[in-house]
Amino acid sequence: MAHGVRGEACLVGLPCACANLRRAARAVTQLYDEGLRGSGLRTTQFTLLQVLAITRRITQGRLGDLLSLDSTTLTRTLRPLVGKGWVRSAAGKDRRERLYQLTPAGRRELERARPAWARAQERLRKVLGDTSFERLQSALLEVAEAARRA
Amino acid sequence: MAHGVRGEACLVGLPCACANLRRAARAVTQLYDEGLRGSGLRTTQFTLLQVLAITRRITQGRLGDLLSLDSTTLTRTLRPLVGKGWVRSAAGKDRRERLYQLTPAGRRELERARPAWARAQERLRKVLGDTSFERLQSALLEVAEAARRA
DNA sequence: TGACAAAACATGTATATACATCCACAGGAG
DNA sequence: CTCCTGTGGATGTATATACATGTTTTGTCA
Repeated sequence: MAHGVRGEACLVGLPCACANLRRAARAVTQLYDEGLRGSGLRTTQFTLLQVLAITRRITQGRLGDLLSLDSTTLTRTLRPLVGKGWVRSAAGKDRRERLYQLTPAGRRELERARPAWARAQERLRKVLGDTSFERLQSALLEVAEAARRA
Repeated sequence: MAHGVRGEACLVGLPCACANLRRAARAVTQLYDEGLRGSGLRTTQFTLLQVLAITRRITQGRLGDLLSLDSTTLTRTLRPLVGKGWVRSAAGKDRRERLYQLTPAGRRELERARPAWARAQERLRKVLGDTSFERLQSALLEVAEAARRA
């Protein structure tokens, strides 16, 4: 197994907050991706469906804003979801804009994958403990806001 | 400017910890990359040099472990650094292993870029406040460890 | 109204990253 | 020593992501 990076080696705190953040994101992404494997969705796709389920109808630019994701990146990450019929895209009244919303099929797909996602999240929460988990969630929101203010 | 994702829109907490982590990582990476721009290094490269400066001499696999990075990814991310003469790679006594270490030129390059990195980190720390910043650092270490235990 | 600056997205390109698979070497069982 | 298994890394391939630039549309100002 070249993969999984599940070595027993103890981690060390790195001096760079960005490096620590990216490392944690890689480690956690692998956990969730492993959980979602078999659901046919990868974490990024699940996230998009989940956010679209919340926002109902949203422009590409605003969606990028919500996710701190370059809006042009969404052009390509949303394309396969549209292709699968999970997301509908339409031109806005402002015809430069592109509006996205979840289709019923997309909602079903999201619900189908949700248990696997919930199990992965539960695994992480169990290991961290409820308190740390909740603190992490708010700390991550705080730092995402801080980074764009900085 | 399509870029920078610096919209004024307020962020919202997402239900998925992985999504929150990845969003924070994108936002913070942009902050550091912007700071490092002009230094000729991107955050990932800076991180590699910084870690190699700490570890002195390390196998590819162990380096991947430290960074929760698939070791085969390092084959390609380290290649340009070797090409520039900043990192030396050599076969280990166990001839399957590849050992990496910083060269003097690599150390100079690291030192040249360090002020820009420090300014970016200082910007983030200022906005977050010292306490939040330190808590974030340890929370990130904790979660990276948790994810690989989970 | 007509020209122009700015906004929203599409496209080209480069990097970051993971996983499947392959090859070379190491270490143990016989 | 020879075979087998397992480990470390290289390569092929696919996705995630950002930025530069191009294109279309909007809104404004003369």
